[in-house]
Amino acid sequence: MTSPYNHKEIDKKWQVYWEKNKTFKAIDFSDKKKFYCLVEFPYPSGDGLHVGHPRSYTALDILSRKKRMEGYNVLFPMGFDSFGLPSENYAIKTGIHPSIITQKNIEKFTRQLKSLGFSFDWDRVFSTTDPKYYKWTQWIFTQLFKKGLAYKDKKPINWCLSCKTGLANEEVIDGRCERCGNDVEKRQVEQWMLRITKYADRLIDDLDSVDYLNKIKLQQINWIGRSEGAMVDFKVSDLDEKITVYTTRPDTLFGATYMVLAPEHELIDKITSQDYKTVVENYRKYAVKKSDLERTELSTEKTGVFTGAYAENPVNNEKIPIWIADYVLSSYGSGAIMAVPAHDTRDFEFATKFGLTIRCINRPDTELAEKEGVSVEAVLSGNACWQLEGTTINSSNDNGLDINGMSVEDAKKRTTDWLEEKGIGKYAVNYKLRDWVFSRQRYWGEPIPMVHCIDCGWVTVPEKDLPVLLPDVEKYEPSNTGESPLAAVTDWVNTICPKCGKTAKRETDTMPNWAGSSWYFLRYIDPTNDSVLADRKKLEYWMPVNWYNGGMEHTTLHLLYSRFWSKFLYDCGLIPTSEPYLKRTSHGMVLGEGGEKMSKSRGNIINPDDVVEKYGADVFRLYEMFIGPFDQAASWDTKGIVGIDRFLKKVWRMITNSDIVDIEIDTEQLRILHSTIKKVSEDIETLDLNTAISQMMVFTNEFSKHGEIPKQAAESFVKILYPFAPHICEELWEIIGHTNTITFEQWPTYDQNLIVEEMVTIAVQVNGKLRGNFQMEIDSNDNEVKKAAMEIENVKIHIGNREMKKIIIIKNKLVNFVV
RNA sequence: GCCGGGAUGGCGGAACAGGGAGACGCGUUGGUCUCAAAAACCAAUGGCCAUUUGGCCGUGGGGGUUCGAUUCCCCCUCCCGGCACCA
Repeated sequence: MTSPYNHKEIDKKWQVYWEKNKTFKAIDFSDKKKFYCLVEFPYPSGDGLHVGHPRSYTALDILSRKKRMEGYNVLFPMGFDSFGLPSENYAIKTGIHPSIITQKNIEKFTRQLKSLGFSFDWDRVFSTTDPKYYKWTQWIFTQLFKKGLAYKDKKPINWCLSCKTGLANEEVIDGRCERCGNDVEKRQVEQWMLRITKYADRLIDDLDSVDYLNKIKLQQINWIGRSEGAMVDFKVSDLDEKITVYTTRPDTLFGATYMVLAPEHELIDKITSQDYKTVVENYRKYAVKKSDLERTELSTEKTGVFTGAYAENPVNNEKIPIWIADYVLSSYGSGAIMAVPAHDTRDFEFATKFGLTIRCINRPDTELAEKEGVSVEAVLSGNACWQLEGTTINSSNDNGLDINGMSVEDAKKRTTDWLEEKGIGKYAVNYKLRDWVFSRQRYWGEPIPMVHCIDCGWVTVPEKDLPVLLPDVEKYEPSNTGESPLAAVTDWVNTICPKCGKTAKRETDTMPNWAGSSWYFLRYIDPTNDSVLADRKKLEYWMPVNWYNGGMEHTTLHLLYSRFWSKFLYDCGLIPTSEPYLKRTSHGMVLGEGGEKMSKSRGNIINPDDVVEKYGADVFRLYEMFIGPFDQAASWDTKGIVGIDRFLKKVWRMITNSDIVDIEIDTEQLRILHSTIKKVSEDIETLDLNTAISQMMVFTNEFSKHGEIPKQAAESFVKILYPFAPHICEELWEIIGHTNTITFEQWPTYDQNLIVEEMVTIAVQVNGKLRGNFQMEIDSNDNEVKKAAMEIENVKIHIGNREMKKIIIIKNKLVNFVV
């Protein structure tokens, strides 16, 4: 009898062993095949590690450990994404410098991560707040600027009227400031923008070359939102102005009975007639308070006002009224639309409310309309809206355009051609994706390395002067003018122009949190390099990332931004691959007990430290993997952990209390051993880790019964459990009599022939209902199976003397008599 | 609202490619061991009826395709993630 499983001692022992021996060091240029395994690095919040973090880390740690056993040179790094709002807000509250808080939090995270035994190569760790790292974040920005991909533009920010500061979206609750409860409105501010839209097509097309979960690809594609249509110019009546609209339905131009401009549209002041100035102005004040989300909410009633101005429909010169309404967004297309109420539900709703003309120009396809439950008559008379396929009607002019009778597709094409011939419009591709607002009027971010000189304009800080260090400030709040706190540090702001040497001013905006995380995976490859962002040869060895896992909540923005930066750096010849990640998966969130999000206010936070203290790192890891399907949300269940705790104790007893004997294994045990190796091997590759664990439970239930265990089975089992529960397995490996770590032992293989059973149970149905079953040798022929099935008493009863219509036989599985 | 995902026993979940629904774990009940308890082990465990051998119902709700649907199609409800300054 050996001593019971003491997790505290064992965890400590092996964590010290791994650290001392640098067991998980990734070797640059090793002859082994490389495998770059990446998890999203955490934001080191003051709350410490959340139980959600280890879900991702454990899963890819399991993968990493398996890959090492399969002979790969694995790079599995960790770092910290440490710029961001919470540290800054904490600093505002307490006056403690964010770098001090950040340092403390990183130490806590590091201790917690180490206590879970992840096989990270800790020699490569860094934080985005390290000046040696953000030097290169800034440098990348200067390259973007030089290539014309960074520019300044006026963009709205949330502005709290009473705090006189800019606010993040999440600090605006129901249109009010989170801190003081007063009104928030939009305010236009000059900001740095990155031209991500230039890469829109490549960001869609290159998805074909990578292995992402399909839902992730779909999110990316839908976010970019590519559409084809036309830009069309409408002349403003009695003024020398034109309004350009983007439409995906140029075929419906004859049905355009009014226009709508976004309340922010630049032409509004010019075109609004005297009588309408006041209403328009009031409406603009009202709209500025709403978020885009509220504005496009279909369920809320449409609002808007008439400007008093008219435009001319270019296809029939009809005078149509120009309105402004907040359901049109300034950020999409040209910020103005032609409204076709008969064929767009939003326009239909608006026109109905304000009594505007509705003219049907597309007769619905009869069959389709019936299926959709829409009356063709109603559409034709302007009492219903039709957006689908149909035949164009009422659509010709005496200027060479006649699209009557055409399908939607043909009519689009013909109209676009006509517009181009006449020079009043052109074919256009449009994206929902907008350029990236890259400025923050905040303190705790990378300073944007730009200098403004009256003579030279915007000039980049030269490489030799990077990084532009974040200076100390007295107050962390944004200034009352809306500038960042850096604006108050006058001796920092005042500098000389790097180009002409005259006095100049530094940019005081900082970068968003997304900046540092857009290229961190490149830096792990060469984390201390001071002369380039990472050595080209090393990048060639390690890139691309073989497998990247992170939260579902990051699959649009972060993923898109980092793909964009990769493509840019690739175009600059700095990195060898234009797609950074070969494979991307996402894990679901870990919710509190009862399925609610874990939060301080709900008081349902589970601290990983407590679990590790009570049960040990291996139980914690295993439980997180057993909790449910990896890609779906799962709720924590304190009771569920005991099952895993029992399982590991059982494994411990199975190995330490049984006689480990060098004997032949019987067929049934061989079958279980080999199907376990197979299932675990395959499930790790698909991250179905919950089912891998249940199969190992099946194994343990069988092999712990006998008091002795064949050595071959014991060793294989310890090896396949090792990636999941590395501490206990290292210890058991030692107890079995080995002196080396399991880390580089060979991953067990299985023999399919040993898994197949000789006898199979065949189900018998009559008319699809189960009526019995019987045992039969595998691969028996259909006639024998049929005969045996008919012998069953209960089957005979249900067939009775009814006529046999059909017999369906699924090999080794089922017989169905249809009578 | 738009985009993406999800719903299976008392609970977490499993089910390869349309073929026996409920693997594995928790919980519950009964038993073994013990002075007792804990631990461990054994057995039972979707619901209702018949209490044997069996029958009916059952994968969020409603329809459909099929010999056969948790799985495919249409409609609906609810829940979760994202919506561009949270990370």
